[in-house]
Amino acid sequence: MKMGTPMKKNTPMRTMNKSDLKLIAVLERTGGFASAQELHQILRREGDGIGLTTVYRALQSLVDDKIVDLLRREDGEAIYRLCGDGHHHHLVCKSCGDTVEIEGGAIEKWANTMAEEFGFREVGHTAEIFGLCSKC
Amino acid sequence: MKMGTPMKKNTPMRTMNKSDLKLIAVLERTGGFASAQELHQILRREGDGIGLTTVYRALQSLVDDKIVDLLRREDGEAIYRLCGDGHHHHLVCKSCGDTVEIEGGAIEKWANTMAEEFGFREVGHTAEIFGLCSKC
DNA sequence: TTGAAAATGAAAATCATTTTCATTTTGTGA
DNA sequence: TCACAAAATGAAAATGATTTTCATTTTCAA
Repeated sequence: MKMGTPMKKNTPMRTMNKSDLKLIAVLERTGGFASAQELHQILRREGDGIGLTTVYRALQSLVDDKIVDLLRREDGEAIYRLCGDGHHHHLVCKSCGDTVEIEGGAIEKWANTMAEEFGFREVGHTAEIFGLCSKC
Repeated sequence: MKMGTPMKKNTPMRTMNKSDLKLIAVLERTGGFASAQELHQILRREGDGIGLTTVYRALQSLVDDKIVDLLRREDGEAIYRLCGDGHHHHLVCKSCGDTVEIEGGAIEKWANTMAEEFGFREVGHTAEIFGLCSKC
């Protein structure tokens, strides 16, 4: 979600706390998208007494630090997923929620071209495709 | 959330009522995206005593009838626009909020290609670019 | 050890959206 | 024109995710 910018190592990244790590662990284990409420339930079910507020806060900072992606279900609920290293996009099934990570080379070019044309700097972009997967 | 999937062209289209027409009129006039709340305010400001509930209901059926598109702001709020304005995308300034409508031919192709590759049907997509405009 | 800053969570507050339900409007057949 | 059922309407309550508040606990460096 960042592009024309050279990769910077100097960004002072907030230290991760226990809650952040717990959330990352769950996201790693489940591997897909999950809402804050779902993540909270999972942790609770596993005996962790973490509060919903803390889950929201942890997710927020993980998103800020670009460690997790945030997108939206069709009903507007926020769903989170661990970012891979590279910049990518998603193909999401409207029905079962199945997700495929895809490359978006064409998009990167498009975004850069358009941004340049209109004099925009420090541009990022979002692009998701949604539809019905072959199983649904 | 509903899903029956009426993929038929013979679906008799519900007759439009006054509220539907009012909403369409406002959307035509304003020409961009607007949330239900905003649309309601606009109508109110113009002296129309229409209720919020009715606005939501009208928008819902217009979306069902594919007369308006529904997408989501970054905060998850639903925003609506008339279909067939020609599908386009936006270049939004992070700082001042200025927006430019842009063409997205490349995106359409990309979305279709990817969808096909993974066997997705009935696909739609979202794509927005954001950055700092020349003034900011 | 100690005080300040960071983290935490319960409960209340927000806010968009949906549901309920009683009332009004509209359309149609007699 | 009348009567009546179906559709539309909107106020108010309900929902549900997310955020805020605020008092308490933890962490940690000096």
